[in-house]
Amino acid sequence: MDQKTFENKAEQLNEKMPEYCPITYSMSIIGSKWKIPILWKLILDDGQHYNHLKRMVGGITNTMLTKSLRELEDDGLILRHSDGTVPPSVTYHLTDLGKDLVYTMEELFDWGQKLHAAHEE
Amino acid sequence: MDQKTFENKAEQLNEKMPEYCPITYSMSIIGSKWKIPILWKLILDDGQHYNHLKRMVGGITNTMLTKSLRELEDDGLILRHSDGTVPPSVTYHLTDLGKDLVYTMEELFDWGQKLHAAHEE
DNA sequence: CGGAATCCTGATTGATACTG
DNA sequence: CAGTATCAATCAGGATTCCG
Repeated sequence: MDQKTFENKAEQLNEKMPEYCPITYSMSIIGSKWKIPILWKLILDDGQHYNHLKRMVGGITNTMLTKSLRELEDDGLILRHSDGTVPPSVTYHLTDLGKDLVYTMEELFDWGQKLHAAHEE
Repeated sequence: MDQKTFENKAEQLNEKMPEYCPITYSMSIIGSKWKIPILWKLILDDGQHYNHLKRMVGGITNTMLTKSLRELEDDGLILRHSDGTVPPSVTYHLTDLGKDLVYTMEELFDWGQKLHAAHEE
C-alpha cells in the first residue's frame, strides 16, 4: 500500500467517526475467546446443533458455549431455533448481520497470514 | 450479500486455512483493550511521542501504554525511535505491517456501524 | 520525559456435577 | 440432547509509587 492510499483511508474513516468508535464496538462483540471459533464453524456449516457445534469448536465447555451463544443471539448475529420435542433439538443459524462478518473475517485472515509469515522469518 | 457470495467466500477462506487460524491469530495480536485505540491514533498521526500518545488515547495508564507499545513493537506493528538525549525524546511509528491494518479496521468500522444501527432499532 | 516496579482487584474462563 | 448450577482458578488490567 502506498502512502497516499493509506492517508486517504485514514482520513475517510476519521471523517465518518461517530462519538463511539465502531471498530472498538465490533471488537467488544466478537473479541471474547470463543466468538470467532463459533461463528467460523457456523459460517462453514450453518444450522448446527449444540453438541455438534461443541465438537466442531473443540475444547470449549458447556458454560462458555452456552454463554457465547446467548450473547451472539442477544447481539443479533445468530438465531436459536428449537422445536419443542423431547429430547430437545436446537439449531443455531447465522443472521444476515452474522453472515456479513465474513468480509471482516476475510481481512483478519489475510492480515493474520501476512503477519504470521513475517514472524516466521 | 447474497447466499452465493457468502458461500463462495466461506469456501475460499476454508481452502486456504492453515493449521493455525489466521483470524484468531490476528485477534490475539490486536484484541487486547488498548491496541486498537493506540494504533488508531498512530494511523491518524504517525510518529507521536509517548506522552502525547497517552493524552490522545485517553484514560490509559503508564503501565498499559508501555506494555501495549512493547507488544506492538515485538509483533512488528510499530517502531520505537529514541534519540539518546536527556531529557529523552521517543517517537512511535507504524511499520508497513501496522499500516496494512487500516484495511481490516475499515471492515471492522463498517460492520460495527451496521451492527450499531441495528441495535438502535 | 518516558518510563519501571510492585501490588491488587474484578472480570473472564474453566472444572465438575447435575437435570428436564 | 441441550443445557444449568456452583465453585475455583487465571489473568488482564488498574492503582500507586518511584526513577534516570
